[in-house]
Amino acid sequence: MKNSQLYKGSLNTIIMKLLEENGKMYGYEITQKVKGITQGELLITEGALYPALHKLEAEGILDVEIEKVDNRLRKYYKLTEKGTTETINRLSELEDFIRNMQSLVNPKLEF
Amino acid sequence: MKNSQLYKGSLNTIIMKLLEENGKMYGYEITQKVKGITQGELLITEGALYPALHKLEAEGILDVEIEKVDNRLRKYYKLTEKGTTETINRLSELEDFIRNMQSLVNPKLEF
DNA sequence: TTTTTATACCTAATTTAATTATGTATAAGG
DNA sequence: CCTTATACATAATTAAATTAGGTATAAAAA
Repeated sequence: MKNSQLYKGSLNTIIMKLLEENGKMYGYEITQKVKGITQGELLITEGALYPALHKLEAEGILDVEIEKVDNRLRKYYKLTEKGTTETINRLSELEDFIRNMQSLVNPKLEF
Repeated sequence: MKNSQLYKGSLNTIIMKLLEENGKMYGYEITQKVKGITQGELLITEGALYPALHKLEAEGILDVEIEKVDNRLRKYYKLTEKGTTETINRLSELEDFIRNMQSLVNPKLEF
């Protein structure tokens, strides 16, 4: 993750947002999408991604659907109804977080 | 921390930025300052703050200076020269991080 | 006057997200 | 043929933060 601690804690939010937007995605696709959007700055490691997907599935946030494409396995994930609701909360928290961090580093905006 | 995972990994950056701005601060003062700036949304726990300050001091990022005010102990921390340089890097990383997160959640800005 | 709240520091045990380092397997490209 | 890309996975370790304590003085409230 570009050697920055800051991304810690943001992986679930990223996964959920991408799924909200794209309907369904598989693990490898998520890593490539994130790499593309951030111009190679954020590289999701597999050791972080797959356990995160499994946990979100266990929590009822995601549903999984296995497909075989070109004789290769793909596990497509999509948000459950609960996951969709939860995503809205997460994105709201992200907005608050970004706003708070900007207040902290950009004192011109202090109240 | 307002029950949001997102702040994980941002504590050092927050401490360093506040010290860059205010010259010197003591632990309790940092918690109150953050609380004020974020309107109570971000509450730094002591169990996170004090170990973080000690670690930054051990790494040569911070210098400490003990004062006694009203018969109560205060440990004032300030950035070392190395710490000041490091703070510039951290703030740059924070900007990148925020930009990347906004790209991820705000697809209108995708390249 | 006693109790609570605020100020001010601290640490130890536990949790948990992520890194690092593996492993398996197929398809495509040089 | 060998490397890179695609596609999944886990196990050991690291490290930041939470939770839950602890000490002590000063001020405010009951």
